Amino acid sequence: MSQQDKMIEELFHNADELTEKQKKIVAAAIDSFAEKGYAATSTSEIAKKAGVAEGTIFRHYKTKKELLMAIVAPTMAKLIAPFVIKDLNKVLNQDFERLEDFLKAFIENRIQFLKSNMPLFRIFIQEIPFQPELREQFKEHIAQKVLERLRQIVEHYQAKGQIIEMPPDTVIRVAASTIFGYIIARYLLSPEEKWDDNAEIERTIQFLMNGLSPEK
Amino acid sequence: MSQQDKMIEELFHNADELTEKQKKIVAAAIDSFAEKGYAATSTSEIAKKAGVAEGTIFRHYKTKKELLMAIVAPTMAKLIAPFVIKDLNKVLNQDFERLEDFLKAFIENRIQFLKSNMPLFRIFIQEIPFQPELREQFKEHIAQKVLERLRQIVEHYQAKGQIIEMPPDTVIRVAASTIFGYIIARYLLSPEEKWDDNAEIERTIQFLMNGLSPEK
DNA sequence: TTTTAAAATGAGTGATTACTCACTTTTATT
DNA sequence: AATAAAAGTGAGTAATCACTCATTTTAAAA
Repeated sequence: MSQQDKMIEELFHNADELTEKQKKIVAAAIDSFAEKGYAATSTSEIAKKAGVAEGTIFRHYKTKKELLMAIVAPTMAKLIAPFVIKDLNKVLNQDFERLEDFLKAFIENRIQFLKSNMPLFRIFIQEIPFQPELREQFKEHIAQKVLERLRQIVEHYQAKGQIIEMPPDTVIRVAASTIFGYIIARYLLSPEEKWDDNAEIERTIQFLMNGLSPEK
Repeated sequence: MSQQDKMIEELFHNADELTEKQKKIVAAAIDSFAEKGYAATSTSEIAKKAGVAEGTIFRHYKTKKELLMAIVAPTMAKLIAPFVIKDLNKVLNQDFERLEDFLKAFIENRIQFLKSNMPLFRIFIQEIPFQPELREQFKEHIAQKVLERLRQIVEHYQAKGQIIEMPPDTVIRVAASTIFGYIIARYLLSPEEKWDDNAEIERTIQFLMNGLSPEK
């Protein structure tokens, strides 16, 4: 079983309940959706790649869209998982006195996750403009829970004088842009280029720290 | 008339050679492609929306993909137009002594352009992962000409001590992330939200300046 | 007014689409 | 071993797809 297959299995926590053929269908769908897009991928193509009959797909997923949702929804949940832990502020107080330490730990953790789930991340950002249901789920979870958490974190470090006085939403926006900008450039735009990842992450954090630290 | 304006007018010029029906086809296609995506839009739908027969589309565009390219290619050219002007460094020396002034003028100019062409920008970023021909064109023009220009600009301001010593490509990446991050958040993710655009652009530039300025 | 070429049409093409269903095979329960 | 339920199958379906082409309409030159 490949690393990717393991990852996929881990991601779908109810993977035990999936049959062998179902796992193959999911893997094939992820592959094709990421490569050609959801709309341009046919169910016959997925069936062929998975080595199953086309009818088998519709035994487990009523529609093609239901298959998409079954794939993307758990990924979204995992992506935002670190924000949903209960006592985030306690963790912050104990382990991350300095903003830089928090940023470093956080960025490296999330990059590691996305690196292992790049096809799923790709599908997610590609399909979110076209799937109202997906957008609904995203807004409900991200906008309400994650943004709220992030605001707390920003205000936490602002109170400690480590982040410039600026509306928390703006701080979140520029920080998120910088981080996702790195991930997208590194793994989607120019994955074939030579990257000194450690140095590049270091510089990205340096830029973020400079940009966010109060002026002297 | 500036060199830039000339460039833009030149790109608009062939619009006169389009038939009335052809213009309606292009408008309908932009509308549908932006809303549902290229693959999920049928030619019959475009014809219906444009009020023409389906055959009329194929009289002017051999294939559906050719219609897409005819729409997106000029947009790409217009987007990068400011970078292609010949004596950019002269302009810089004369008008933009300070990086902040350059950033402000540049960002506001490009935001204005994208604001007026949001559906086209949307189609562009949505389809570039799936259209090798589009990606080819993009890389050929952006990677070679625009990146080269941007490196010159970065090095120009680094030599003047206004940008931190850092690989130019990294500077370009974090700056582009910040700027596109604002545009995407403002016009694609949350266009319905209340935005104090002037203040938000001001803060974005402030963050950029802080992040890029040499440490003291 | 006549001529001519480009523009526009829409019924028709074979291929492909998402999905169904009667049926067979596998697995679990007794 | 018998039975039932679940999993898997693949030929078949109507609808839709991108695209063609013989024909008609439009418009400008001669």
